[in-house]
Amino acid sequence: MQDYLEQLNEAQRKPVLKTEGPSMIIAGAGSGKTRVLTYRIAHLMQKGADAFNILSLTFTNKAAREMKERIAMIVGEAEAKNLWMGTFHSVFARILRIEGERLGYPSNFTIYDSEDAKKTLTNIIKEKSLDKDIYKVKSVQARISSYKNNLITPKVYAGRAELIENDAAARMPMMGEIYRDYCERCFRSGAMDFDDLLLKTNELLYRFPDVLAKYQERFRYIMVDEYQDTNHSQYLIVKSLAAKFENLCVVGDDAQSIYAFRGANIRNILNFQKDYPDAEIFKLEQNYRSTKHIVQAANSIIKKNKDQLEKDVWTHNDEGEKIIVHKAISDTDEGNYVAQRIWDTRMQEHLPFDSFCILYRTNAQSRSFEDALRKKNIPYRIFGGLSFYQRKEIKDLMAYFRLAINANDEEALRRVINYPARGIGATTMDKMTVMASEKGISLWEVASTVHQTGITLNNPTKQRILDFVTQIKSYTAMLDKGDAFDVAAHIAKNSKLIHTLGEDKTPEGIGRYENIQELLNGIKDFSEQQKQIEDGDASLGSYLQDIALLTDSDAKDDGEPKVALMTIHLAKGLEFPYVYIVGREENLFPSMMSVNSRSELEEERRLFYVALTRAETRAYLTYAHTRYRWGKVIDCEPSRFIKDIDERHLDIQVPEFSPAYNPASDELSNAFGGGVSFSKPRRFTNNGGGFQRKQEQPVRKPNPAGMKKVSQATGGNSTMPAVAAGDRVLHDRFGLGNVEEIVGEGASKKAVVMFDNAGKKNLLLKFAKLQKV
DNA sequence: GGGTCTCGAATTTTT
DNA sequence: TTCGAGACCC
Repeated sequence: MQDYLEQLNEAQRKPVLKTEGPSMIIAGAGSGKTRVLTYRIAHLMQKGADAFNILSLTFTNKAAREMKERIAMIVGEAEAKNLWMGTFHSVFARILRIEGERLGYPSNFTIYDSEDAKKTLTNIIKEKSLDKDIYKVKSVQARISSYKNNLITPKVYAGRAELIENDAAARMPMMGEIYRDYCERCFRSGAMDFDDLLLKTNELLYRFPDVLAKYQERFRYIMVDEYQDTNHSQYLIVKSLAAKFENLCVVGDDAQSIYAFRGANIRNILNFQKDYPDAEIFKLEQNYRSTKHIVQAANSIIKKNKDQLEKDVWTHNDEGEKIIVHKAISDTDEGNYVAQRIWDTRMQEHLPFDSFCILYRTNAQSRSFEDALRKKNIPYRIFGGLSFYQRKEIKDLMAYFRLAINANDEEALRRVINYPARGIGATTMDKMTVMASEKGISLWEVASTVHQTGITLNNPTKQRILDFVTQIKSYTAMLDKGDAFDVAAHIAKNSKLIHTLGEDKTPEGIGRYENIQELLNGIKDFSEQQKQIEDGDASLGSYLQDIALLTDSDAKDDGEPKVALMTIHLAKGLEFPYVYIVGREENLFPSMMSVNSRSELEEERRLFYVALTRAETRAYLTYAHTRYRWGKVIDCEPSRFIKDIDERHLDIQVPEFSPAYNPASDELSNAFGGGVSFSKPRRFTNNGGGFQRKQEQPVRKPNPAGMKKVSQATGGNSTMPAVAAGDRVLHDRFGLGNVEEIVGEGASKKAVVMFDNAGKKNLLLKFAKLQKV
């Protein structure tokens, strides 16, 4: 029991033993951060701290769950279960259910996911007859989110000229009004969106000193994981809760901050010492996860960033193999390469499939890998994307549940008031919406009083609305009489939803039907489980609260090892022996949206750092020469980040068939030459050259890359020669030619050259060794 | 009021 | 390519 301290190294042990006062742990990737956190909590409890007094905030539900399990192994389940451990959102949702009445919210408030929020905003924008091309829902939503995360309420907004000007400059002068309406609408619906869970917590703690005092007293020890990803709102909550005892321990790694785009503020971690001058800073720098090549390569990437805390991550692990950099012909080819490598490695090393992970920047990239893995019968699992609970049929049924619990929930009502169809259409809804706004009441209140409100609807319509109201009320009445499963099963049947879905015999329809069954099975499990727990709550309301903040890896896993596919963001905190980081191309990684500012570029670089440090044994970087995007083939350049890695750690593979491959020349610049090997595409299609097997050539797409539209032929160094249209130039492979024109800007500046013997070529100036003659 | 069809637009990351 | 919104027809 006591020997847990023995399992820590010196650097890890110190922060575990320092239980009082503020401390910050800067934990490099793979340095055993989770171990420190769990042992620290266990240690606190062994020293006599009550589990009720310990608050531990994590970034994902999964992290919380795992940590709790590990603590339970040390201190026992009974003790561990009393810990306050979870994500910011889940912990404060729990508190808001208890205290929210003070702010005018019912304890059964709905949590709007971002789809609900988006729909609400779409409605508002439509009702205001605003141009939806200017008021894009996504960006309106992002703006509102950023206001909320910075504690700018509609009222504050109205008094801040610079914000108003800023929105006006973005051609959205109505932002303030939309924001205000949106908040009112959510409030009337008894709903909070994700950001509200934090904002309202702040409001609660600020406006009610007794509430603040109560929770300050309760949370004597506070720990925050992934502190670098906290936003301002979260920062303030932590600060106020910790203000009394200051037993605050934050853990993070500024190098792994990858959520600035949604409001995370690196300064929270960079300024910790300013906030808590007495704070002790600990650094965990020994990496236990990866080989020397991987650790050092990762260090060489992150070194290029300016904003960072000083640290030196090192490892005792083996040197390992160099990181393989592979250039593929196309995205299809990239998929085949990775699938083939996984297959071969698995055979040679006798590894299970879950030793492998494919990491990409955007979800859309998963496709070519799915195709390739499927062709080889390699089992895989995609993480992220549309979660089970976001599927339409699931949300539809859940909307009935939501209404039964909180009938004011507007989005739920809109979703199902006419599904299955019961003759309440758009016109009726428009009239009801207007009425709701005029009277400042919820849609539900309008619906349940259609006879009194003088709304201009004909009687059959009114009756249909009232029938619906009665139906929902009957569900509400059931809530206390049965467990979650009883009620859910009744609703599914009574609402005719199951019946409607059951009629659809298409494969998709059957899938939807099965999903509903699966949801019901899940609810059944939940009910049973809750009944076994002492003071468990098996009601439907309890179920909804339980899953409202679930997203990720919850769903069924049959336990069979599978290759994991996910975005780099999702991979944070995970590790795999073999990691394939794919799509390393300009405009994809770094993302096109990020190349314009240094801070965004640095975030992309940190993202790359995160990706690479997931790897334990081996890492692969791949990029494609051409790729399908926007429905057509585009040419790609390798990512600038590859060049950031210290060359010593790289094994750059140039396809064997390359006619221009010259081992004596500079490998790196050759590999980045953007097309040496492709300048004579016929060679590739004619003989295949042992690069990939014939049958693995792209099939899906009409114009497999490398066939026709190859254009850039280059080689050589990366200094940009100063040439202009009309110049006579010499190229080391194509000989003499005339520059016809210069196109593009910056790194993608190209010269169109008519060579005397080789014909017309587009050359990237960055790489082409063009000499003026 | 409801369903189907066509057309056009959009592709960064998510608790 | 895929998705969503709007138009059109019943």
